[in-house]
Amino acid sequence: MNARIDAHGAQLDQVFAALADPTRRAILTMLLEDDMAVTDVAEPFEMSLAAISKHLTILAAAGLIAQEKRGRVKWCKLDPDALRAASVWMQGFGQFEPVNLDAFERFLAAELDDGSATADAAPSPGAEQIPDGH
Amino acid sequence: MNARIDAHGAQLDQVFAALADPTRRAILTMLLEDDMAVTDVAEPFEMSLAAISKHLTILAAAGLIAQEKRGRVKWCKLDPDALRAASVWMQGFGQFEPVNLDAFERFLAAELDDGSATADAAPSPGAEQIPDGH
DNA sequence: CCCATATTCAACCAATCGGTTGACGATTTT
DNA sequence: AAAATCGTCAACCGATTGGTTGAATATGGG
Repeated sequence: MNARIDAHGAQLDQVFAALADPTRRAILTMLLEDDMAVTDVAEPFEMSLAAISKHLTILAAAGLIAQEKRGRVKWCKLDPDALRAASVWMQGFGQFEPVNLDAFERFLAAELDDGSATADAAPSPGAEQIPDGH
Repeated sequence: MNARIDAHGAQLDQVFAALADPTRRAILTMLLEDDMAVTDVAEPFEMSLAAISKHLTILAAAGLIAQEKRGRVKWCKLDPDALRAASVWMQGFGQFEPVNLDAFERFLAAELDDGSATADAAPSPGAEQIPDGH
């Protein structure tokens, strides 16, 4: 009877828990620019491929990304629906200014607000910045 | 050098991790209606006062609530600034419709979107369907 | 067919989490 | 002064998390 309720809450659990890790937020930021294969997602990080694979599984379980296997490579793409659900929940606590950003400002905001994408999660050698686009 | 950046990322870590627990989300929903003392926050839940006290400490560390001790009672009030920061981060992933709600609709949204709000948090309506432990 | 590439699986580890209980200090109340 | 109330602290517990390694399972290319 409260299965529906539990499911609903559990989904928020997963989304927020997924977002609570700086590596996973950095991955999302990377996917904001482009769909990527698992190996490419892992490349800028200092941890093992298996660890990144686990992170991607968690992001997919939360509904934050979608994964599609084409050939031997598994492509990861952002799936903002779950983020929207969490965002709506938050907005219940006060209308935050809509923060109307165009595409580029959006990217900048993500880069700055989750500084960890550069500092925490990227390889120390300052080699490749995560979102190497700009 | 990356102290600022780390602080920023760490703050998001704390906010999202705090939101990842249904008990803590339920507490926030309760505080949306009224400031409350620790004992009153704990009353609808099936867990110990000490456990609720820990949850409140986590919420306060994340900046999601503020606590003020008056006499022997410690009052807890919602502090939406940290939520706003997290919300802004999320909006970097796509403009979600601003969801312009008035106060009552806001409460309803919180209740529905986090289905657990009905079961977990709705303090008054007699129902004691608090998340039974586990 | 053989080899390299892409990804996951399985077992393990230390650290953290969410909860309990019982004792405790601080403040009201009687 | 004594007793009750408010809230935290400290120690403990099992479960989960985030990471590691090494082997296994596709799939693709020469």
